[in-house]
Amino acid sequence: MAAEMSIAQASAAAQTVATPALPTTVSATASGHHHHVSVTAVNVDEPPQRARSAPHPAAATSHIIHNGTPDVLDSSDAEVARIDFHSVNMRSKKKRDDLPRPMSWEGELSDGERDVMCVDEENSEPVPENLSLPQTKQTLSDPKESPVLLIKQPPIGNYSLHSTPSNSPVLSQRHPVTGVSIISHKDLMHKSLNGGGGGMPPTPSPDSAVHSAYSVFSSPTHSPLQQRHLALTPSLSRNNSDASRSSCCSFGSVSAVSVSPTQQFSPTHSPIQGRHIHNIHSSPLHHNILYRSLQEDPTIQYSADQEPLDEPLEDKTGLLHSSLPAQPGISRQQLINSPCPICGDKISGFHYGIFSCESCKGFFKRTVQNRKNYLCLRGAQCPVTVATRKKCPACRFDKCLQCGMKLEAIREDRTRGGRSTYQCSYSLPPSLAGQQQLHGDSRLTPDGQPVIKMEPQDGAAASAGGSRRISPGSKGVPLLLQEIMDVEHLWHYSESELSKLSSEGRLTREVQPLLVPQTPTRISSPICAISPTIDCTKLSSGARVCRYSKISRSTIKFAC
DNA sequence: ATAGCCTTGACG
DNA sequence: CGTCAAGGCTAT
Ligand SMILES: [Zn+2]
Ligand SMILES: [Zn+2]
Repeated sequence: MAAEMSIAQASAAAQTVATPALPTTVSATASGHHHHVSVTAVNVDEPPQRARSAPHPAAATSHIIHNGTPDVLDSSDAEVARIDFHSVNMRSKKKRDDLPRPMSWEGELSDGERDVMCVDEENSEPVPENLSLPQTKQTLSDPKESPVLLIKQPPIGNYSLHSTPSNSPVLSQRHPVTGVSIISHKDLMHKSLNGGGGGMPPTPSPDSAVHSAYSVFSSPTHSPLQQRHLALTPSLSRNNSDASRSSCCSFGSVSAVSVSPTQQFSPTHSPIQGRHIHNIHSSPLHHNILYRSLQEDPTIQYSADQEPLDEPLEDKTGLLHSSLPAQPGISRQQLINSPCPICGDKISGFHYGIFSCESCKGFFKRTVQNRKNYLCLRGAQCPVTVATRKKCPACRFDKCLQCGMKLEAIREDRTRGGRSTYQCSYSLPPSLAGQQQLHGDSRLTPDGQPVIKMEPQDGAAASAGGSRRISPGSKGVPLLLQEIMDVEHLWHYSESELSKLSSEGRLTREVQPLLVPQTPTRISSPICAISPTIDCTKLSSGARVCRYSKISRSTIKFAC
């Protein structure tokens, strides 16, 4: 099986991953164009004092898996306002250099009940010919458990693993020429193979597969990029509305995210900002602000007065949603008392941009830090509840993003404490927008101030969890992103399969160019459809792909 | 891998 | 010193 994923499988995978044809949902984001947005207060000229942590590279994702989740809980749909934080952080890890600490937690895998397949991505050619779905995987006829495909990349921030101690992990990982990260971590590899995804899961029919992005072993042929591969999955979801409903946050049409990609961060240049430096320019938008506003600032629209109520919010479906702290009339306390928008568990606080439970916080962190890339092989509509959240990490992660967790909130350097600096803004759902009467945009900063113009979303934002629910083809979807989306699923095909598709005219015009072997060239500008905060590569075709996107031969992989 | 609990550390 | 969010640790 391994050798060739059956077409059926491939197809199935493709569906989960990206179904171009499907109309639905999913979608997209990023764009090629970036608009700068002006942001409210954040400046990055200098990092304000604390070095704000740089967002994790993996943050660039363009993950688009979508889950649908029907029944069960989630529901939050609707009208939730979204908080958007943009990262502006460039925290360089400074202090950590001295202490290389082993990542203990990377530990092995566990096995678990979920069957997962592990694919070693790097092997060279990335997923060359046969996709790499691991052998075990088999048909999905009746996937009962969670079908997940995990692609794992080297974790970030693993100082101990690298050669260059002093450099930031990120930098050290880059390929000298391409700028692509190249380090292979044996450890990780093993893990991913063995445990990590359970490479071969003890259980035979894994509905899920794990992809390891690492490459350790193998492949000599090509430089392994390590990226996080986020799968773009268009979901088969039913209809948009449905889809949106299932996800906690439905901001579908709204352009929620914002972004300000600022150029400031050049990937190349490492900003070493001490955390101790105080720079006032940048005003750190910290969550505190948000809180403040919610809790203390009476002027804010969120009614602080209601706090005393402590009543959880419930939406129509009977579920509560807490992804947005800012609904009118909603107090922070109420939000906290609401169920985790992702799984329904108890909210433990504000994590990575939203109020979520401890487990989802940890899950999101692990996923991003360890660069795991999960792919749902079952339609990306798995329900995510307290009871089922372990079943399909792909759908869970997708939900995290949908609900507003920000990849940028994950610190690349893993520095602890302090305050995060990613920019954040509120984005109220359309339905609430009117009420809030804020800007046409309906976006607010954490302080409740209207966000200053953000244009169409930028990839980063979008992919970062923002609004990824634009339908493919919709106007708001940036071309590049769209291209990526269109192509992403192709990495599941072998070259021969691709050529067949191509000959059959099944590939869109946009996609084809990307299938041509190209040598990515690194561009210094961090402007990327996926994330403005990271390095990008410019394809000979002119398309830009973040360094987490990988194009190899005729396959394209996203490894964000 | 998960998730609960602990430690950090900027802010106030 | 308290708060809070981000990372670390570790028993399952
Ligand atoms: Zn949760
Ligand atoms: Zn799933």
